[in-house]
Amino acid sequence: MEKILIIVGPTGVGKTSLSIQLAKRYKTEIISGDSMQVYREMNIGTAKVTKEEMQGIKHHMVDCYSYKDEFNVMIFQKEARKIVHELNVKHQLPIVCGGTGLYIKSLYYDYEFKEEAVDEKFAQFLKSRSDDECYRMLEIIDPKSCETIHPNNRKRVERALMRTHLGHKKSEDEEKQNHQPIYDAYVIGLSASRETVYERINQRVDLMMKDGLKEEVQSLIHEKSDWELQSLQGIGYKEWKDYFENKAELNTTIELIKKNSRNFAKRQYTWFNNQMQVHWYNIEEKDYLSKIFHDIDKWTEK
RNA sequence: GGGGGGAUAGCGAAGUGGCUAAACGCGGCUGACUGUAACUCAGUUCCUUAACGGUUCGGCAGUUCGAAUCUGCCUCCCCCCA
Repeated sequence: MEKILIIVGPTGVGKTSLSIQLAKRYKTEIISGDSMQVYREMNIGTAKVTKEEMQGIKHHMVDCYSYKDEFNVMIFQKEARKIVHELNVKHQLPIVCGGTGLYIKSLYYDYEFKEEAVDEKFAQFLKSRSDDECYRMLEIIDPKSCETIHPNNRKRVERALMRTHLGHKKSEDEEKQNHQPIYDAYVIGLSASRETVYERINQRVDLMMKDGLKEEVQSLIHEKSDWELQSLQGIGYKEWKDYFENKAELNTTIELIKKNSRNFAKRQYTWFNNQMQVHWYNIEEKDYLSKIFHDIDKWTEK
């Protein structure tokens, strides 16, 4: 099995800085596992690594798409796996670093996505139906998938319906998979007390404001419909809509960004704690770095 | 000094005799997650329990079979007039 080193954790605990230290130490490259840093035009709000921070370390899956482009897990999985393979061929340890749980799991586990064409007509049809109607359809078409999808979760219900419509039923696809990692991976989770994480998040948002977050968001919006872009649904961006439409105060907007970031950090913990096997290291402990180095060395030797 | 209004769970706010441990919102906590995932969705939130139970609606004393809801006094806050 090919090796990969994975770094996960909630926003703002210092994944980026650790990844660069490790990349230097192991003379290798970094693959970002982040759904927002792929967008070229979005820097401040995504807390993207700067050129200086990179210290010459090559970063993949960063700045590779325009914020107007479509991007999704399947694209991520395909491109990231290709890079993982290339690095392994060169005997370099790929370092995947990021906070997008699904992306990282889909890379690491045997998730299989199928090429599919969009069916606008069917999508429109689904939109015209009520939540109830959609769920009842799913109960008939793919009852098994209902076990993991709540009736109120309209987006997931629609997607499951679309999958059967396109000929690959969600439940059947997943039954064919082993739900096992396909790499020999060591997963590092960076953690800190809730209090510390929240404090760091709050400070980071203040810093983003100083760095010109408001101006960055403004530069992305050219017409009203731009607010609908997937990239603009990121935290630090979507919250500005009301502000620019004179429906919210600046301070309220900033507080909302902080709150959404905190809530997101919690969701990340939930994902990494329950979806993946993670070795956690608390950044509040003095020797956490040497512990990490030690554990990785032990793992690479075997 | 005179007149009026108000005090409800972490916060905001309903409730004005029994169906109320108390609607709803916010915040918090926990969780789900296979193509929008920084998305979307769910549960929980006085204390305690496996269940039961216990203590509440500013404080004290009453009325009543029964009070967050009625009465009296007290404390604090807000508004208006002087």
